[in-house]
Amino acid sequence: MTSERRKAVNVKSQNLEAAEVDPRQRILEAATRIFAEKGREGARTREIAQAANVNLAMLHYYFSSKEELYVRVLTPIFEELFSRLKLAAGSSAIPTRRLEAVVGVYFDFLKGKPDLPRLIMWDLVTGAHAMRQTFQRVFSSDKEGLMQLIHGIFKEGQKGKLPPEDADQSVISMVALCVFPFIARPMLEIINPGVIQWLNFLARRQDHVLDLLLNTFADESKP
Amino acid sequence: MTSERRKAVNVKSQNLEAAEVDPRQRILEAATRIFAEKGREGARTREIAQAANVNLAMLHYYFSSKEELYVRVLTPIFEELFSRLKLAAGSSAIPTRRLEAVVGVYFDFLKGKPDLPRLIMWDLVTGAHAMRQTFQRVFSSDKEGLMQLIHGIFKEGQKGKLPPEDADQSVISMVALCVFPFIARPMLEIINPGVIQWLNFLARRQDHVLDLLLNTFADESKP
DNA sequence: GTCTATAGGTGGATAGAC
DNA sequence: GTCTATCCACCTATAGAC
Repeated sequence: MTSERRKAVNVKSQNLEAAEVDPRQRILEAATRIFAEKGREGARTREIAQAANVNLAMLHYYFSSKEELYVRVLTPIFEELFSRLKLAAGSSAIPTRRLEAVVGVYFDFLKGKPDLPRLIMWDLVTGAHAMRQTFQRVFSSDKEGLMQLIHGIFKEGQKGKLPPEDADQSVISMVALCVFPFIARPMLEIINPGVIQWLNFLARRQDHVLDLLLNTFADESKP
Repeated sequence: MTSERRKAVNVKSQNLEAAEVDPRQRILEAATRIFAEKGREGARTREIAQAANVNLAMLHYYFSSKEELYVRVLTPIFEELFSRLKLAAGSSAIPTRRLEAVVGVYFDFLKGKPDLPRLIMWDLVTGAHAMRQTFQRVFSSDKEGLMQLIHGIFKEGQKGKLPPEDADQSVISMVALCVFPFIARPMLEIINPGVIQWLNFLARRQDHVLDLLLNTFADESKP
């Protein structure tokens, strides 16, 4: 095949199904799935290549190393999560609504990207490098930090009911309550068979989390 | 060295420091540490052997495979945790006190065994096999299951304030709130520098978790 | 029981033709 | 850009002397 004929084929292939988009993208998608399943070390570059319908040499043509591939998978996901959280936490609504929005972002985002919870957990268990990196970038380019915004929701919502120090702890509790069901799903399926209807369970869970957190809000801050 | 002389040495060595207890024990301790740090796949048998002050062949003399070693590290820890939880949850005290006791077991146990949180997470991320196995053993040998006991704390404590279905969700929230800070410690150190004084932070955290959960209890159930 | 040496296999990465 | 074939490091597990 000449170089010119190949170019023509590549242009046409932009419009085909997922298995035929450009190799770089296919590799990223396969890697996301397999890194989520098996972690950075457990994932095999050969398996990723096969799932992406390229050979091992092609994978290394697009990504110099397994490590680079891993970073290119993780960082954009975290960046999008952080950016959505910031939008939800930074609105001008009352604290109750802002908390609803933030909890909603967590649940929707984790629901919509089935690989993300496991990617988060793998990153956590191997030192949280991707999170740290993304967070530092977000912080340095942005003085009105995400953390301050979320913190502010609780400080304002709990004013008069709980001392300001409790806002720190509440932020952690919120993250714990939102993220835990996703990362601990196998454990939940052991201790609670009802979890089997997953989306159903998540809807009830989201309500429960919100109720639990709003319990700590002062009555004045409630609509 | 004759067989008899060696026996004498071994008996004496029972009273020496950790580096000189019997090799089997040394291997288990080193494996616990290294499995916690690097996971089942990331851990290297050579490194475990070296940390236990034995060579690779000795490790395989005592444990037929890396997999067996992993199971022998994990299951006793989970069994002890479950047994302590059962003691705390199965007392005849009022629900508030039982909840205090259960939360206390989680925090004390996770504090006292620094490797446990990471072992839990590694087990979770690789399918929760050790948890599943231990849980099934606990359940089959024991009709008054641990889960029913913990569930009962919330059902009884929240009676008249929340519908019984909420007890399911509350159990999950409790586990999330207790376990999350330990497994997400690297993340917490990113978003909250105050976590650096770890034990200090945990004490405040334990109070906060208890307060948050007791918020859902009916007034009648409080002392 | 304890050691050295090595088998046997698989991993990430690359060379080099096309 | 894409492929096949291969390098070489390193892993678990074992053979076999002592």
